[in-house]
Amino acid sequence: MSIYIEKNRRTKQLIQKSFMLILEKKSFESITIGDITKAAKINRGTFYLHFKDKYDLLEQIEQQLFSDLGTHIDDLQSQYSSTSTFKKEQEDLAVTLFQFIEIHSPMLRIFLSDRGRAGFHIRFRDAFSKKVRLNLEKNETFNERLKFPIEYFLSFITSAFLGLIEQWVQNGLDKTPQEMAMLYIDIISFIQNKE
Amino acid sequence: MSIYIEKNRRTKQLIQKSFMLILEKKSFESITIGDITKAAKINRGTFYLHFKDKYDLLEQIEQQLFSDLGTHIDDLQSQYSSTSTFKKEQEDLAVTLFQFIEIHSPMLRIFLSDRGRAGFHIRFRDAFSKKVRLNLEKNETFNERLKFPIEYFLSFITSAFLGLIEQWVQNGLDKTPQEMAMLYIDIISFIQNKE
DNA sequence: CTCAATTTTCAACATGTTGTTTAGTAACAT
DNA sequence: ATGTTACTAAACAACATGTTGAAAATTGAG
Repeated sequence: MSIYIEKNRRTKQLIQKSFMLILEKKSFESITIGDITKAAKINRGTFYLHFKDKYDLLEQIEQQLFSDLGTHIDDLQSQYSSTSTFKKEQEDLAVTLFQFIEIHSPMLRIFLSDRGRAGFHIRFRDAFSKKVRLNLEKNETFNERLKFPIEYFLSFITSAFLGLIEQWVQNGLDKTPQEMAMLYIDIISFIQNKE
Repeated sequence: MSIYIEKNRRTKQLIQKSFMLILEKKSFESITIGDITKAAKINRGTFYLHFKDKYDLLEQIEQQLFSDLGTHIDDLQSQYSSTSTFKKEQEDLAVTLFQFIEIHSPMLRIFLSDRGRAGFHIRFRDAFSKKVRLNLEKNETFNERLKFPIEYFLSFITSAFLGLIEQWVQNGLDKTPQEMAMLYIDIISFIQNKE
């Protein structure tokens, strides 16, 4: 019985492992069940014993990841004392998050870089980022003051914008463009002014 | 001859229009060429006279959108004088961007909300956002000081993080988690301290 | 160890989608 | 009229999907 579960899990993990390997070379959408089972050297039908479909497989892998992230943040928050400052907590959170990313980078590298399709947000960022870069690089003093690579600055700014955009659209455009721009400025100074 | 080109364009636009309509109800991946041509009341073969495949169709629509965004930003930048301040330019850019979003919101609502799949970044943000929210809401003074809806703050912060994460991973983890956390703080104060 | 029950694997099937191709039609230009 | 262009209709092979019934492997009970 124990070996059954072992075998069961082993096959399931084999499928997940093979899937992740293929995902390094092909986009998610272009991967077929056949690709996965061929790589795992099992019958295609066996796949359906473990997963509903390709999307279920991805979902299960992602959920393990998210659950792991939740644990990391919970651990951090349990250490907070009443004397912790906002800024310190922000920094700790940042460290925790980036540490988590580092640990899971093999998997995240694949998920975050899948340009197969669906990567609309990536292409949107690229298009927007290119424009902002041109604007910034004309500014002489800008590059001198910069303590960090410009691509990080661009990723930060364009993603933050995209986040606000997504929320705005999701809220059914509950604000005017001017209000949104003000919101953007306010959030920046809010973050900065917290001591 | 002129009417021929009319016919051609009309069919192509009809396909694009039908596609966008279907996209409001079904996810991109689940839409078949047959769905589109059936809705457009044209032969399936005709689709292939205008587009290579489903992805080509999406790409062409997106490219029109991005090209339009580029024009908007170009227009703005041509108005900059040597006396413009960084902060003013930032604000103008924000206004221009959000105005653009407003104009194209019907299309963007669909693109940005397609959870069909590929929406990994969305699910990642949700998972991370949930944790940050819990942490923030424990802070009494936080909610009082807030001039804007918390969901916007969360979208901003989590997206900005995600942007840095994507860049970091893309750069092959060229920094330590601590450096990344510092980078995050530095960018915030850099933006804020620009006058 | 043996064997029946259970679990896992597999080959084959029906179904549906894709992209291509062929032949034919209709509208227009020269 | 003749040729060109844009589309239609139907058929095609190639391939992917999810299911099923039979076979094989693994297990615990006797």
